[in-house]
Amino acid sequence: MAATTTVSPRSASSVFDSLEQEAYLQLWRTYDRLREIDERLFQQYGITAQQYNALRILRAVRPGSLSTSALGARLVSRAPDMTRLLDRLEEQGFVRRQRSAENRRVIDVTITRSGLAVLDTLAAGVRRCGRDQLGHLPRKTLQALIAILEQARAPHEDQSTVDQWLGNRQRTGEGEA
Amino acid sequence: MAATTTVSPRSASSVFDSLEQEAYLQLWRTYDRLREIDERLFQQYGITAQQYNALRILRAVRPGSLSTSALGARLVSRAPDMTRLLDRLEEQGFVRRQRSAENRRVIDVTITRSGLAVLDTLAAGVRRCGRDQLGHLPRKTLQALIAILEQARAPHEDQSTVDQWLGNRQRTGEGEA
DNA sequence: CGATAATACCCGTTCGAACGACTATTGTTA
DNA sequence: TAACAATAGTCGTTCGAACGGGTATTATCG
Repeated sequence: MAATTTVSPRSASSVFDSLEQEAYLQLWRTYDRLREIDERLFQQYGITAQQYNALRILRAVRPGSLSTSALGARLVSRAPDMTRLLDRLEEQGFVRRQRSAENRRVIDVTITRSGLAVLDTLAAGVRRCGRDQLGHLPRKTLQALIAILEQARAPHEDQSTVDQWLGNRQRTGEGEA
Repeated sequence: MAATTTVSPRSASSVFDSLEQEAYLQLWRTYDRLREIDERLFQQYGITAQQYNALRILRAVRPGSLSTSALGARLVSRAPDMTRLLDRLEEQGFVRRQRSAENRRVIDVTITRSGLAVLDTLAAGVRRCGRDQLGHLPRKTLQALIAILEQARAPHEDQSTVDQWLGNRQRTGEGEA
């Protein structure tokens, strides 16, 4: 069967309604394929990619903490269920939650020693995942991809948080002024 | 607050472990943002994006049918639960299932008149979604994005099905020879 | 100061994703 | 042809995503 089907250099516009739709479906497909790879890694340690990212963000603000909602706003993808995501991380002992002193509505979340340890354990695997996923692309191509993706989602980012999720750069103080 | 934070042209490598990881996270983030848009549309009609795609694929082979697994293989993203995905579509009357005559293990899935109707109803919305999602990018950029994405996932596609999911081009016969 | 609104989080619930065990049917082989 | 393997799909179950309503706390405004 492999030989009979003429490959046809994709006569474009036959399958997709529009170029926009094709790009979106390609994006979806590609994400799905790459996701499979790192989920396999995280699964071995009982966490999800989203949870891993939460830990990564908490490590970046260490030894400070983030409120539940501030953490949620920095996650890669939407998470309408921060409470239970944190429940699971807390059960595993990777984070600690405690009610804020100044504003008792707020819950401050901190990464624990054990959370840092699991990040360390995962570090090598994560690097290897990156290579498995996209290591075959030259740097120029990766940079081009990143640039286009930023363009693509720019209009869909809430301007107030546009740089938030990339913005877990060390803020040494983090006093909420 | 918008004025105080110096935008900083992204000093690279500060936040991400590697360029590969950055590209992947950008991909994830972008997918998540775009997905939000068309899910809002599909939700109004009680279906998911995955279900919509199944219907689209079934329309393409109409009036023929596909086996459950053949349909699953053509979907945009993995679906380890074809049975129940089809359960839901069947409940809504969008597809019909019937056991194949030649091979009684196989279930043939066909789109119904009602399934075609819902695709027609959605057509305008889907086009609008495409524009909302990526209409702000010039064609050249979209094409570049598509090309890079194909490159990106090429090593992760099962070669036997690499063109499958794009391959719902009319196969007039579809006799299983 | 008291009423009202806004904020931050929690939780009940429903649905889909994912995994794996299971059944029925067909193919293979001695 | 009988035993065994491979295939196609179903189903139980667990977990996460998503939505919406509920509660506690703080802010606002007369």
